[in-house]
Amino acid sequence: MDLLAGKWKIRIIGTLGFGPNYFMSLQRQVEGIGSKMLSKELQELEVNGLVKRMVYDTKPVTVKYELTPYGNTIAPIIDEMAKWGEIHRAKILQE
Amino acid sequence: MDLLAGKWKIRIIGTLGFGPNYFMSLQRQVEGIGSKMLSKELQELEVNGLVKRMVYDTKPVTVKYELTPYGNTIAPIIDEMAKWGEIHRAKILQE
DNA sequence: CAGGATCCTACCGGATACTG
DNA sequence: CAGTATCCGGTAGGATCCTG
Repeated sequence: MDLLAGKWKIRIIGTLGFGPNYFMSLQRQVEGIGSKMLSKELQELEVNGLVKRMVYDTKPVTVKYELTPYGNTIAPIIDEMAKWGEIHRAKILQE
Repeated sequence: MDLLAGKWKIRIIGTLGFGPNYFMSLQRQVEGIGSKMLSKELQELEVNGLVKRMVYDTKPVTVKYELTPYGNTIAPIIDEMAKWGEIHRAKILQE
């Protein structure tokens, strides 16, 4: 699927799978991503209805992201990929 | 996983999931791909041990590709993605 | 038939600086 | 804090032509 393209979407969704999260917190957990990329990826995910964006009128502003029920639909895929990733990693280290 | 990156790998593996296949045949089934891309993607998949390449000494030469047992390991992921893709497609067409 | 060689372009994505 | 703006290089990937 093209909407999972890019270097980060999978990891972002994977992280959001653990629960709602704030922008800064996300950026810390998805190591290596810059604010620009995170922002862009989140927008695309939002447009596709996988992620919900909620702005809180605090100061300074805080924004929380969470998976929509529909977004949770992808969980199985992410899980499979994570599982397979482990196995693959193990295999690599053997050669 | 980065070895599934790129626009085509998933579709190629998906197609090979139905059984071994020849280069030309693959190119026909994976619509839109050019020979350069197909060739490149297949090489990467071969290097990663997901695909086996077999050259037959006919004339003109024929080359058959098939998933390795290890390559079949990804089947669950592909299946999940395919299933989800259908649902998603259905949802898109409703809006 | 299988695929390499070349050329070319869009855009992915990083770094940095700035705003409300 | 949560972004947007700008600049910029690398490369994914398309089109086309060529060979054993």
